[in-house]
Amino acid sequence: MPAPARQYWLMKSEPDEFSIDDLARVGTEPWTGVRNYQARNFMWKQMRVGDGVFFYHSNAAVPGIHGLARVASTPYPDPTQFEPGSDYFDPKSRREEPRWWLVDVGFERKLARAISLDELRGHAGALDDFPLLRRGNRLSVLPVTAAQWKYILTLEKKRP
DNA sequence: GCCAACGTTGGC
DNA sequence: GCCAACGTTGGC
Repeated sequence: MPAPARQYWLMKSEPDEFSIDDLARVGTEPWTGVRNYQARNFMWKQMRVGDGVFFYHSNAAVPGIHGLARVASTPYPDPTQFEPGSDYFDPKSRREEPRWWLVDVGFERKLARAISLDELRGHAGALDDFPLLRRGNRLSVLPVTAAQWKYILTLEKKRP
């Protein structure tokens, strides 16, 4: 059986909470706290070890893609859902049937320069259907096509 | 199953 | 801090 094609994702994080520099420091981080079913399903049902990840800063001075990461584990239950003191505690989740799943995310590199949301919007033609650019999109985990991945990486080497 | 109220996200 | 978008909750 041929190896499945590499997949690509965009994952948002608030840099005040956890930035690309934090990921660079720790190397690998469990992606705790996702409490949206669609985002969970991407991690639980579709991600594979080695998939590429755009690390996106939201609620930031410069919202945009700041680095590259990769999916570094198979899915497993988010431990914070069972911790009563945690912001992410979910009293309705049971250990026999966890509701929230996550993957580990591993640092790859920072981009030579951040590619801002504003700049991405300037390429709306080439980035047709890029979910990040869709109005009102609040998903914190988004699929990226191979073509979009490649295109966005070429922007890194250009002038903004 | 409908839908109003409510909470959260995230750009600005 | 504001507010549009939109997911979730819960009464009926």
